[in-house]
Amino acid sequence: MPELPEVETTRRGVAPLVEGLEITAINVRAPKLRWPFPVRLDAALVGQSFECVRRRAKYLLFQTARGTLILHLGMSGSLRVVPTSTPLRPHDHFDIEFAGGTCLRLRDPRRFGAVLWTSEPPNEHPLLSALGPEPLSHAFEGEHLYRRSSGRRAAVKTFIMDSRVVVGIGNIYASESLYRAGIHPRRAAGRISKARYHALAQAIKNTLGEAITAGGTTLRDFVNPDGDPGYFRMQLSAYDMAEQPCPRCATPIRQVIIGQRSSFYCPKCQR
DNA sequence: ACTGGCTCCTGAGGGC
DNA sequence: TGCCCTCAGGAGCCAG
Repeated sequence: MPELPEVETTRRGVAPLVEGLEITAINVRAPKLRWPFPVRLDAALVGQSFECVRRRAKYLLFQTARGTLILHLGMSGSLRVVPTSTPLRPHDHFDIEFAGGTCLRLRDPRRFGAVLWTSEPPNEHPLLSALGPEPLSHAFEGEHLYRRSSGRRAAVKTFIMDSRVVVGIGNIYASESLYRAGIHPRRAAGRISKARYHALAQAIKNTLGEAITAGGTTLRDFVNPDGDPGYFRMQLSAYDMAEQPCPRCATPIRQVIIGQRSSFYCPKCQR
């Protein structure tokens, strides 16, 4: 399940292997992922090359001179750069072939991912235009969370997973960050002090930052034709630890559903 | 302006 | 062993 650190790791792994190469062909093997593939994608891309690969939230942005390919990994998507002759595996839905004999191959068993095209600046795309700040940027700190939370009665966990508030915090890192900050995931967002939001923002930055660092070791897998990107599993304290002892106080971690999502917290450490 | 619920899809895991 | 059922999850979308 690609969270922001996995998407960033993917970007870092893929970018140096595709930037500057001439695109020679596009292969689409599924009618749609989350949405239909763009029509005439080959006309837009063939003969072009990717000038750079950037990331906004969990969207990967492959920029050409004509426009930008927007790619989302959904929850089961993964990208590899392999020789074009590499046999297809199930759910290999999409290839971009390059001169030189390699291709960028998207696999996505659950097809929650997306491939889109825009000739406008990508930040003006409807899916990107209303997004909140990047969690690892200076624009994101406790003050921002505190301001945005004013009057909101939704659970703080739901609040920090809202991409209009801050992007890239999925279910795992939401639980984990709230655990680190000692905040109960069900607490109403509007009833948390500024000081505690500062702690939460720092916890989010630390958690995501550490995960990206941990992911660095998987970068080489992007050139291994047989390997999977193998999404790294950093040390988690709360997520998926139901009934396990809290690392801080040994109270059993509790699992509850918040906003249709499994959530994990320590009933003693988190208030 | 918010909030909560629904939806897409398939693999994994539990129960029998 | 094998089948069936349930659940998980990112995030857009819609209704209240």
